[in-house]
Amino acid sequence: MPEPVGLRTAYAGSLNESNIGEVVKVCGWVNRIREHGEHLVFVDIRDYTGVVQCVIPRTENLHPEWVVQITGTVARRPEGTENDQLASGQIELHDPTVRILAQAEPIPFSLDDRVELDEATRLRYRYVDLRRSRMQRNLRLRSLVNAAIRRSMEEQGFVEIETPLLWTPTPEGAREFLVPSRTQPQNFYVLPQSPQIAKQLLMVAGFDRYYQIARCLRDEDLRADRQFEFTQLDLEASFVTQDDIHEFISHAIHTVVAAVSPGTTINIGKLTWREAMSRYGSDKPDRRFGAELNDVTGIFSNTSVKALSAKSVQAMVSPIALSRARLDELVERAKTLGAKGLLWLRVETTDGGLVLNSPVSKFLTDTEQHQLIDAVRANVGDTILMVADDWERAVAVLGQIRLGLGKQLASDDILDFFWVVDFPLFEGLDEFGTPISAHHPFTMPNEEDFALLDSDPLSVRSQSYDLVLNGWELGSGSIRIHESSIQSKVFQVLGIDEETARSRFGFLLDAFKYGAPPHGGFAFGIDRLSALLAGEENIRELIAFPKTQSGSDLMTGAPKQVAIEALAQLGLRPTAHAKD
RNA sequence: GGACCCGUGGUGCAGCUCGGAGUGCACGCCGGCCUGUCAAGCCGGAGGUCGCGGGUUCAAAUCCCGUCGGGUCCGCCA
Repeated sequence: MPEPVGLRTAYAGSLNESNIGEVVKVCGWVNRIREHGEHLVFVDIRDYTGVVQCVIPRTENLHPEWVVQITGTVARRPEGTENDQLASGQIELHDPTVRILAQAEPIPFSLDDRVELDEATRLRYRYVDLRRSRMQRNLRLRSLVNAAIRRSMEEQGFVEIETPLLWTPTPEGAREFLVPSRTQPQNFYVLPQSPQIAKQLLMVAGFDRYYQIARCLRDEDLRADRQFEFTQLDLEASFVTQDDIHEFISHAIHTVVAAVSPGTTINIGKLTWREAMSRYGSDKPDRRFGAELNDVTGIFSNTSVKALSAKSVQAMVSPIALSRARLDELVERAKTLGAKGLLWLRVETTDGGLVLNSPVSKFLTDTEQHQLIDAVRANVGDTILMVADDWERAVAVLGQIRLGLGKQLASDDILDFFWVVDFPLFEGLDEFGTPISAHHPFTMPNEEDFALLDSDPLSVRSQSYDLVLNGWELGSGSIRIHESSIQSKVFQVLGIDEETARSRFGFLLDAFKYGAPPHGGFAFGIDRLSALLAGEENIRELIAFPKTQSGSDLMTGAPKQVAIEALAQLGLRPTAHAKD
């Protein structure tokens, strides 16, 4: 804690037996008042470091949350009245002089962390909510994360460079926030969804190792782990391989973890995308619990069960016991996720060994049943869940089911970081049969797969990679294309003709003509990383002034209508669409 | 665009199935008592358009429809 200056000579939480006898000035908020009559009143003064108890021998006119300066003598508490729960619990302030710095109305809710509050109320009075120790802890932890990241980047020779918030529209990817130009009516800037292109230009400029703790803005629907604006560690480096990028990030992650949870050891593993999908049905699997998927397609290649006649059959053992009602819910959930259904089979025992009890079991041969039990290593009492579809859908749906069932088993004490590598370059076809970029169109294909760009583009792997922590995608990156011949080829596969490419990314393509080094980079979300390190399930708990799911700021009332004149100045006018 | 959950004094909840006077619990607030508490204790008091609108009914917090706000998720997030 910093050296006390100004109106204070000590912080409340810093005082202990070593200060006995000193006259100190503490400043803060009245946390709690315990009145025992005219001659004995306890007042707890709170600052961000903690609380200290003051003994006030006469009734001062004080109320909770008033802001005060207390001048008093640090004294040992009478024997038997110490409070071991408090850092300052062995001492108290005597003979205080109370100076009221600000009065306060009763606050709208308790600051006690034990009370779960409605989030809308918290957000409306966010400045009060932020006084709670949970929020103080979270935002201060986030500050430590930022500091550790900067330290790591500087140690590794990265240079911090700011890039514009007023950027140019790039029609691919996330929806962008538009900013109308006053000086050039009818024209727009956008707020960047990431500094992607800017940082590549910095590589052309020879900065070699760039980083930025960058705000990114995306006008997409909000979730527990998504806000309109979020913060990333954004970095890019030249003359490096994928492994080098992983090392840079690994250094940063280790520095952060050492800063916020000293003593915790972490190991950043690696999975291929195909392995992640086939074992967990997700490209950001939560590996803190088992229940892996099993490919049982072969067992049912000659099945008479129509629901199992599919390109792929995936099976898993439920990690928890399931009631019949719960199974019915799961079947519905599988359907909403796009599967035709979900088969469940209970493993039971008879004289002859293990049997399956299920609506479909009588249509399964003994061989199929036993092979299935063996394949998923099921025991008596287990429930086997199966989805049959094409491979992508089967693993994805069962992966979602797996996550829903296993999440409650995942321990908060584990930090399971790992890389997912070898993503496909394209993630499918659009309605015209043209491949869609999985990452962005500047992602370098895996050199071994160049030949497949024409013949089988969907199986081309890319040099892109994600970093995953406890089932959350922390971030992603790639080695970029820096040769125009490869870039042209990828644009061609993506169906982006030369004219379109020029109009969208002309300045980048131009820049690359003037000597572009091989380069690649990464970005990870600091909101998400901090949330997971804080044990929070929601990034709003790590953001001082977040928006609601519908994009409102309940404290300020934003977004708001503006005067017609303000619109006119921007060359805009309201349409019938606008609300009153 | 869609699914589900929530909305009751300042706060957190119960009441809602099975309609019968806004009834209850805890915290906070105001007043009184109280010389060792620390979520102090005891006594008393104030405080409510049951989110809003409509419908059913003799009667609606409760049942029905709509709507608004908050949350979780699907779509979306190169």
